[in-house]
Amino acid sequence: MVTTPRKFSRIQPKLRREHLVAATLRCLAENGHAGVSVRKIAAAADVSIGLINHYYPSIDQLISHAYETLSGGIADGLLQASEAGTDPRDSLSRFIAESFGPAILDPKMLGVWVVFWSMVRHSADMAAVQQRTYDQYRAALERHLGALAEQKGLPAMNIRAAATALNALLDGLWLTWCLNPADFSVEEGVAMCEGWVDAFAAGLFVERLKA
Amino acid sequence: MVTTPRKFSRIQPKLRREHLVAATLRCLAENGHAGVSVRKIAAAADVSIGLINHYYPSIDQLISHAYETLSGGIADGLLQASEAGTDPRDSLSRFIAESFGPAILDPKMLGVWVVFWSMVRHSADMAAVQQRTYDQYRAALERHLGALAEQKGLPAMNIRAAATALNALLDGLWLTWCLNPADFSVEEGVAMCEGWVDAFAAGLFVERLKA
DNA sequence: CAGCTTGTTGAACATTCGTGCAACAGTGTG
DNA sequence: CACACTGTTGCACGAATGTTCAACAAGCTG
Repeated sequence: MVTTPRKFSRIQPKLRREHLVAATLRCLAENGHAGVSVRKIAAAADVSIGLINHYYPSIDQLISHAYETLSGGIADGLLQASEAGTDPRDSLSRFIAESFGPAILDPKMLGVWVVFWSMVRHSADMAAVQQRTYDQYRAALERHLGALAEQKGLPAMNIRAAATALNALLDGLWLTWCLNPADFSVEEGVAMCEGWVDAFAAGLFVERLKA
Repeated sequence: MVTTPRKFSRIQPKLRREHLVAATLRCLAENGHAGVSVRKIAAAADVSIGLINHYYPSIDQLISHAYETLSGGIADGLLQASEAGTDPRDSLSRFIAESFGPAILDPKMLGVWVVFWSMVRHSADMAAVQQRTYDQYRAALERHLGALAEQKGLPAMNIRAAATALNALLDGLWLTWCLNPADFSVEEGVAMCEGWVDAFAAGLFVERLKA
């Protein structure tokens, strides 16, 4: 491969950071864990090796920043979509539908998340991001499920646990699908989640998940 | 760390392979992705660097073998546990309880699986193992769910999809818990899954998951 | 004891990695 | 035109990687 000479181009630090993060996500999606490399990311961003270390003292901080950006974007999309619902049940349907959207349900994304998860245990930064965004997801689900429970006149129960379960179902289906997209269709996946919400609304989980 | 001189010891190839696989799993659990290293695994197995390449032409094949061993062991445990059930509902409860056992629900195991998943996309061997063991899990769930549906006199439905959903719920809870063990207790996790089976037995998913 | 087989060793090699650093390019100001 | 400032470059370094290979250790057979 012939490396065409790069043109010198200077942009604002803020834009450069976004640029580097975007290149990082592309690189991770393409190369998985092998994409965690200053040189590969520099090539993907069409930028010199040294520039990355100029903006990020260590590569872990770049990955961490990319994690925060991706998580934030997904969280925004999910919250925004569900907030547009006309009632609690509709909001949950929108949350589910958005979760199975093409931006999230992409086999290449698994390689990205796998890198993130592998760093959560050893990096306090990554753990903090993970905690924050997960709490965000679940709080949203908890809110909608709580409203739905009230609307249906369900007795008091552990809504938090219910939100955890629905989130786990979504994550589990996502993971399963990424590992083998031919396993089930998007419509089936949505149906499984909608069925869970139906059961919740019917009070089927009241007994097992007591407050 | 002072490396004490190693004693020369020769064992049968079969035993040596098991030994190396065990050391590999220990190494991955301890070091995550950084544990994918001939030198680290050799140290963990108290064995020379060259011996590993003697048994496994490339390190990927060692990891693949370790994957197969771990998956097989877990599958055996789950199938054996659920097979001991007195009726379909009991079998499912045993399957669930076993899934939340200490051997599976271990935060360190996340680091191991993360390595495996990261290789599934690029290695045909890994993909084959993934496919085979996943089909095994789901077939077992499908069998028990089918028997339960018949027992309850449920109308015809997509049992395969139901098994996929329950499996996803189990996987999702496992993943969530590994990323943050303080998030919910084992008892809560079991209750979420039992609640799902309750809803299934009550026919709540019949409408959404048609045959 | 020699000879052969089986299992094991660690040095060597070419790559790749993250990071530090001094030099460089272009823009704006005087 | 000179100077300073900001953003960028890529070489250099030491450390770590996977794999190869000729030599070695011990047990078995004759």
